[in-house]
Amino acid sequence: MSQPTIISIETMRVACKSCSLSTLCLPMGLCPQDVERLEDIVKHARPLHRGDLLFRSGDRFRSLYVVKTGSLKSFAPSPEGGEQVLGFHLPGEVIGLDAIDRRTHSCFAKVLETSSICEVPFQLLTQLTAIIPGLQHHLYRLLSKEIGHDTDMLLLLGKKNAEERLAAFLLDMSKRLQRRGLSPTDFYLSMSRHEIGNYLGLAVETVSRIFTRFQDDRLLGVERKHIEIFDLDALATLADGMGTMRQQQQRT
Amino acid sequence: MSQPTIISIETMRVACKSCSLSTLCLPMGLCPQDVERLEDIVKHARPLHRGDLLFRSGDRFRSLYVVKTGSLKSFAPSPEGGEQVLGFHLPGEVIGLDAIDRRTHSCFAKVLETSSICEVPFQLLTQLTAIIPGLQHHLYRLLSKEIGHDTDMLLLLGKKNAEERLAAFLLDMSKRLQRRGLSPTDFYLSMSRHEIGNYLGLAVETVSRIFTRFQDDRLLGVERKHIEIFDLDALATLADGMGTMRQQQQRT
DNA sequence: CGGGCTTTTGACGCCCATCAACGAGTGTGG
DNA sequence: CCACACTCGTTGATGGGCGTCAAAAGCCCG
Repeated sequence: MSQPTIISIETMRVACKSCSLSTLCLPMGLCPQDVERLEDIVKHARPLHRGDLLFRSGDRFRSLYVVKTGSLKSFAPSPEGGEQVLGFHLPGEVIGLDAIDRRTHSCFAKVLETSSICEVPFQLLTQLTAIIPGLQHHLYRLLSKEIGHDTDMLLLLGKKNAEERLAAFLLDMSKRLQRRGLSPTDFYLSMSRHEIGNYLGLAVETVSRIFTRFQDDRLLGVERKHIEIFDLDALATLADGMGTMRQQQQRT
Repeated sequence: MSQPTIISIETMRVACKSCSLSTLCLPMGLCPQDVERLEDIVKHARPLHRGDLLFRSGDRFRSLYVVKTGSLKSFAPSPEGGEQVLGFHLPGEVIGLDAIDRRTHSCFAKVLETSSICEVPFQLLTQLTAIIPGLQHHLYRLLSKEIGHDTDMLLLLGKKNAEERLAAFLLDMSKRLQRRGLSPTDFYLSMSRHEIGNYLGLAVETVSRIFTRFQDDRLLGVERKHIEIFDLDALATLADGMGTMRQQQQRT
């Protein structure tokens, strides 16, 4: 079996030691050796700063990006000139999967705070699937997982009210931060109320009001971007729409 | 290169002649020979009838499904007991991509009208990628395309009002039917108003009201499930949210 | 220190969900 | 073949949730 030539620069591998690829791939059954080979093809970008664009809608698709540190948001332009925030991306998460099909990015990725991001040339990655068993399937799962997340958002936007949306958002952030080894109940949000509202299909004012309502109900403490969750369970109950239920029948 | 054993039953291939796989794969750069090999692994199910479930949430994931004729809807259960319609699936389209990650279906697929559906065992499909060049990339694109579609829906649910949603829905159906060689302006919807509303995040009554509004505005003719579009352009303008605009500034 | 941005809070109004009622279409069994 | 029940689609009335407008205070950055 002929092995495709892979860009393999030792210095790059070393620089990449702390790269999130291992965080990303190890749990999925790849051995450390394979992760090393993955790291060989990763390009390292200089750190990006708040407001920088990782890519724009219309850019040719070449690479996937893995967040190493920091955070960013992706958003799509809407016909009227507005934008829809599609997601927030934390360390260990992959950006750009939606662009594979059209070979062109159809959304923007903007840096929310100083971040470092690994660039993974997609063509090289797919070539690697020939020599790393399981990588191909891992990529399928990565794409499929993204679909699953979008599905959750469709349910949120289609069926949940403002309170449930914000509760679900905070819970989601909590879980993702916990997976990164951070506190699930005490964290800083890198995005503005405006961006949260846009993401959740709500007005800024609504987001703000519900934050204070949650605070009044002793569910959490809020001070600007600093969030402290007092009652994860209650928040989960709210997020599932069982906030004011006794024995309620379904709503379609 | 050792070729994995493939279920290869000639009779199956013959029975599959009209299978939508070719519709699906040929445009993507696979040669007819390859499509034949694909068809070799396709299991044929008996025709399914209105109300039948192709799979349920919680079912183990084994296969993707390609709609051959007819149509179905997929929907996710919501915590409160309701459901969210995630999509409608027409001939040539693939179902089940969201289940690859968790190896378990997390949504239901219900048949809307008598339909025939090709079952494609996923493991065999991925094995075929070793011997059919381009198939692997085609699968990536398939998954990526699904993400792109979900993204469009997020924008719709997050930013558009009822009129814009229904206009966008009708346009989408129109385009997909046209791609299948059917009239883009004269067709039958296989789903109920209730299902349309659920899909679009609207109440049944709202859907109904907007149908009559469109009819009053001479945009289309509606008679139960039969739709005749008179003005595709106006509908597109509406769907893009430029319905009542002169020189309007963006809305975030 | 000044200007701009973010966040919060209040007042108001509209879009759309909800409730209710009715007609039409569909299927089923006697 | 018809009666009956049920679902589906439409229309009207009503109300509430949340968007919009407005303003003020806090925070950040040059």
